[in-house]
Amino acid sequence: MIKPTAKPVRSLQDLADLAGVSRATASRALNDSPLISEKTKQKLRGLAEKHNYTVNQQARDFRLRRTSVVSVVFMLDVKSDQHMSDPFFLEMLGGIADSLADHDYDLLLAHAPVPDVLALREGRVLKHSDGVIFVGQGEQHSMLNELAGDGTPIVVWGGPVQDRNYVLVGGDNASGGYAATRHLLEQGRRTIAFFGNTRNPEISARYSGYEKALAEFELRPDESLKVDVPFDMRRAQEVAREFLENRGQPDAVVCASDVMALAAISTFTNLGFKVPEDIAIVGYDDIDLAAYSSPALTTVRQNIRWAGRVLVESVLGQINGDAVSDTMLASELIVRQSSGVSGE
Amino acid sequence: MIKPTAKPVRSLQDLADLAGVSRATASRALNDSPLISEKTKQKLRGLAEKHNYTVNQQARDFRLRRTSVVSVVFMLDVKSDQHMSDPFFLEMLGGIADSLADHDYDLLLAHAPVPDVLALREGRVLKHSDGVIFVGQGEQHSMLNELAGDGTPIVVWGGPVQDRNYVLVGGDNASGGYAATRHLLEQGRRTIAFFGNTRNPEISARYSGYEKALAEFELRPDESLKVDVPFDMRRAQEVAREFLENRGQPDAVVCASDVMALAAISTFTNLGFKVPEDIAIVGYDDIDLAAYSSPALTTVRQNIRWAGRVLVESVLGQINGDAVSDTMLASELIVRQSSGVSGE
DNA sequence: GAAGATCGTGCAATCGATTGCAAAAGGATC
DNA sequence: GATCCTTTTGCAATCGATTGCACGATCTTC
Repeated sequence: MIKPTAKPVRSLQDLADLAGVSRATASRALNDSPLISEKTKQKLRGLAEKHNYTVNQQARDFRLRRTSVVSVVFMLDVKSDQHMSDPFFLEMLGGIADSLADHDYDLLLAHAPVPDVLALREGRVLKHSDGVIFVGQGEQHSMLNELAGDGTPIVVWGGPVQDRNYVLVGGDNASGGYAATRHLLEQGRRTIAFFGNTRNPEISARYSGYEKALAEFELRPDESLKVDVPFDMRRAQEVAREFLENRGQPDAVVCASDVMALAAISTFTNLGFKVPEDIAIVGYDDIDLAAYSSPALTTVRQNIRWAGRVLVESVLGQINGDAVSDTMLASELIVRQSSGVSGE
Repeated sequence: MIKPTAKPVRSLQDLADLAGVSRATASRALNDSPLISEKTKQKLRGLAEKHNYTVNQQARDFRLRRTSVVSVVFMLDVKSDQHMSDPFFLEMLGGIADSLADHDYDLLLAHAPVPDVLALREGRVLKHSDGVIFVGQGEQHSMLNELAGDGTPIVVWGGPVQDRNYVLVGGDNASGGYAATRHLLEQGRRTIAFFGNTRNPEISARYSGYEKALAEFELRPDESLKVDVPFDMRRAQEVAREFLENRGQPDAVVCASDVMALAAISTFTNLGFKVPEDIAIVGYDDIDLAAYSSPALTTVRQNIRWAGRVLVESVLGQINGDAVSDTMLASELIVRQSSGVSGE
């Protein structure tokens, strides 16, 4: 038996012709429609397999008026116009990417236009995707609120804010800030600075935890110890240096991120202080580099990869029309070194 | 004059109706076709603007049989199944993302299936995109070769290999490895280890630079000083420790990445060695964290963001049918500390 | 004023799928 | 064998754009 010249099977029509059925039947068979007999399904599946045919997802999505794409937008620090460089982002991204892949969604990556996320309305990010995940709120909470009103499902990784009408997923920042501060207090530290921009809701929540811990030791927060340190390492160092040179010396610092903490450590060390003996530092995020730096950094861990999954479940839930609620993930203090005043 | 109830303008047809022309004319006008009179174009553009209409990119791409998407695939370390965690990736990704956005392409993110990139053939990555950028070759060079034969334009960030039929963009790894090693030699170091997996083409090229520098000082590479250290920080530390404990002590190490270098530094420090006094270390990549770590890391810089742009130009060039050639980007030694034997 | 050239526009097919509705095929019952 | 029910399949419209080809309008030119 001579094998007929194999005509490539490109479309459903080709496959249907081969099977001797109509396009409609072929479509239904491959989608496992109950309208189609088991026999026909078997046959079509077999042929599809044999000729290495898979539906054209693009045509399918077009017809179904969807994209099978979820955008991920990273919020950048307003002032720095810094390109995302915190390893925290990468880990989050990895979690999101894997999770989306599990659900057969594609990931479209973007970073937020620095001054105004509303500009996204005009762009690919919103138009080419079924939903959007924002990582961080930056200082643009109200604009996120507006975007949420547009109809595209969005979910935001961030901290608590008032009058919010988007779905929020975030770590338990208050507990994290509390645990970090409490840890330092228990080591005997009393002049504890806080590094981070509290206009950022996540950081603000951490700061409230910081205040709570201080209160338990009957200390009241000192405004001069609250320092608006940016996420960007270079500028974090500058601010840290300026702080130490001009505004007195704390015996400990709670930092809003590990990168910030590492910046602080190197600055302080360069200025001749010993870390942690003179100044103890606690970070936030537990990035790999922090774990293995020396001195190893005590920090607050959030399960970032899991967070990625939760974010994905949340957008996809919204896309499917489910009711979706906020999620708060636990955070956990990771103690990596003694921060005791006396040498341990 | 009463404004008529605004019927939303969703499709070209709607717009055409509004203008009193046909769909075809509307399409041509918006695409600035020479077939259409200036007057008509003006009118349609005006209406489009006024009614906030933009073409449905999805339908357009579908019709034009393209996707306006470029996939970016990160190669993972075979053994570690490590999720990308090197900040180097993030920077590269940022460069690629911005550059793609400039060209109105979307970025689909994926990581390579660990054992076998050929599996991508079946998946979204190849089917949903007009081209693919691979970051790193891992140990899968030959499979990349196969993929390149499939017709989808691909470009790879990596190092030189023989019998290559894909477009390659990469740093000048040989020079980088040479400069790093030479620097150590000039500081008086003589027992210089090399950390990195030389089955990776980039690292292999760096190693050849290392050999060249040694040769100039009439040293010959000692196999026992060539250590297969993974990119993953945790495991890098284990390997570094094992090396130092069992295989003698070098007075310097050339590392294949900054993360590896930082891992080495912390390991060595923990083991009681002084860096750089006892063991000097040079990294590769110049990630932010390396610049600001203490001791600040001497390293080899590649202009990653620019690399991102070059990669993008390269795929897009191929997509447009241009002839595209390989590119090698300069690398530059960044000296951040004295690595002199004497305390300098 | 008619023939011919030029310019602008519209008709309709096409990309590859999904799906409501109608029609055909197959079975059961009397 | 006719009738009625299921079960299975096919027809044709649809999603929103692009584009080859043909047609109608306008302008020259004799």
